[in-house]
Amino acid sequence: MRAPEQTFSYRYPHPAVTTDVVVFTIRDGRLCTLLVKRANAPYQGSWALPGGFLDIDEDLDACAERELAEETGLTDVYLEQLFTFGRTDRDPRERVISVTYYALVPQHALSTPRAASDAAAVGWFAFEDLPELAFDHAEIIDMAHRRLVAKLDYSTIAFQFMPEAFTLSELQCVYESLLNQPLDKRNFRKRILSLDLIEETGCQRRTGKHRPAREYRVKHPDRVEIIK
Amino acid sequence: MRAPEQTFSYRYPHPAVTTDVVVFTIRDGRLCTLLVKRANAPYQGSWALPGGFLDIDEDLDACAERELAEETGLTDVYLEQLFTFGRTDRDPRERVISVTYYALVPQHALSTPRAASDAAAVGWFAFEDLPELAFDHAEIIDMAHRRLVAKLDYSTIAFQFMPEAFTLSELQCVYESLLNQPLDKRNFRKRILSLDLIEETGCQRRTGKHRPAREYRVKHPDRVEIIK
DNA sequence: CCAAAAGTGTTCACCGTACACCCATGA
DNA sequence: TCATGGGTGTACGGTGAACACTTTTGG
Repeated sequence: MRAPEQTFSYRYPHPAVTTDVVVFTIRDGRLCTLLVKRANAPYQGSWALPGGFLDIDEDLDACAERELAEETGLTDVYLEQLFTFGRTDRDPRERVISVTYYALVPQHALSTPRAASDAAAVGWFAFEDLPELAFDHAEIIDMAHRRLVAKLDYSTIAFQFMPEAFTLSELQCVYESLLNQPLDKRNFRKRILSLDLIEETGCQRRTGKHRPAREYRVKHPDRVEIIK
Repeated sequence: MRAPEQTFSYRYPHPAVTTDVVVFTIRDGRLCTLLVKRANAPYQGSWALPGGFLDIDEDLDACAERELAEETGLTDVYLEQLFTFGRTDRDPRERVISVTYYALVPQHALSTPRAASDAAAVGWFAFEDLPELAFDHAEIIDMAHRRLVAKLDYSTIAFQFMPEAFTLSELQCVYESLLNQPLDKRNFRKRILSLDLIEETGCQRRTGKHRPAREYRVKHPDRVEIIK
């Protein structure tokens, strides 16, 4: 622990730097975002993105991962830098530059995230029904959403939402949630299979009183992001 | 001016924040980047991206614009945030987070950029033949280039390289420089005109001993970036 | 045998690509 | 008249979109 009276001096004023993370998942066919309830001022009691101040000897990505783990318990997520927000008045305490990230986690990766450290509570919120948010976090989520939808077109980012084994119907449901429109089943399957990225596991999924679905897995989990 | 002995103290260490800008243009059918020769340590005498420290009450975009104007004389350029680089060892002086931008300027916008402030010299360098660069600036330029080429596919960003009036051959030359491959003239013209973004000025361009070319202009300069 | 979701092919329109010749000008 | 870059149309193949019925299971 650092002695509370210690200070750090500079010849020129330095802004504070934080990372904030927009975590997306799909729950029950709805795009959801992970928010934490702020335990401290400012915006005490408001919902906000998980995130916090950069340690002076810590890489930006590491900071995002650490804050996410500390505040929500999430680890090993797909993480990508989004944008850096720096409006001079975005934090009432001091000048704060926020390097933002978005993360994608598989369905049901963490049904009940745990609150910790600066967070009084943690919860998933449907993207279509977000509460009032602290700081400029609504703007950040909006940009993350637009980036996510844009990347659906020219990347295979949607696979990041899938657990290890999944059915084509589940994958289609993810696409439909993100695009907010129904897709044709035959065309969807043809397109996905033509990517040659997934293979049958050989298992079947029995859910309900109907025909079981084939299970698929990603062929090369390390190379999922490559395909344009 | 700030009194030289004044200091600014914080309870936690704060990183410094800079902006750096990758300026692209097309000169003689070659993609070029604007670099400044560093007048001060570290990397004194090395070529580097124009950029510098963020003022504490200055927006990030404004900082990029200011540094660009101060060090190179360039103003009113197309500017877009690229990525934020923050490796802990990227600057030997102190921890520095660099919010990077890329800028596109029309051909011949500034034949002879002027050096000023921290820059001992300024010059255009062919992208294919860059000198050794300070800090992690080679990595930044590389990312800017990849972003630029990627955006050619799904945006009309290339128009940012054009002066107010231009010919289709000039525009094609820009695309060919960026893609580093020749394009079919008829297909190119068909594609560009079908965007319905440009119109004939009515003037002609006479260069050399051959048929004059029609001049075009962008119909709605404010809306160029919209088309997907 | 009924309800519910899984699974499967073909047709058509459009778009990107390939490709070769005439035109206008200055020297 | 010749050299130089400007300007033009068509044919083909591949890809994305529309579209309906059969299969398998549990109850």
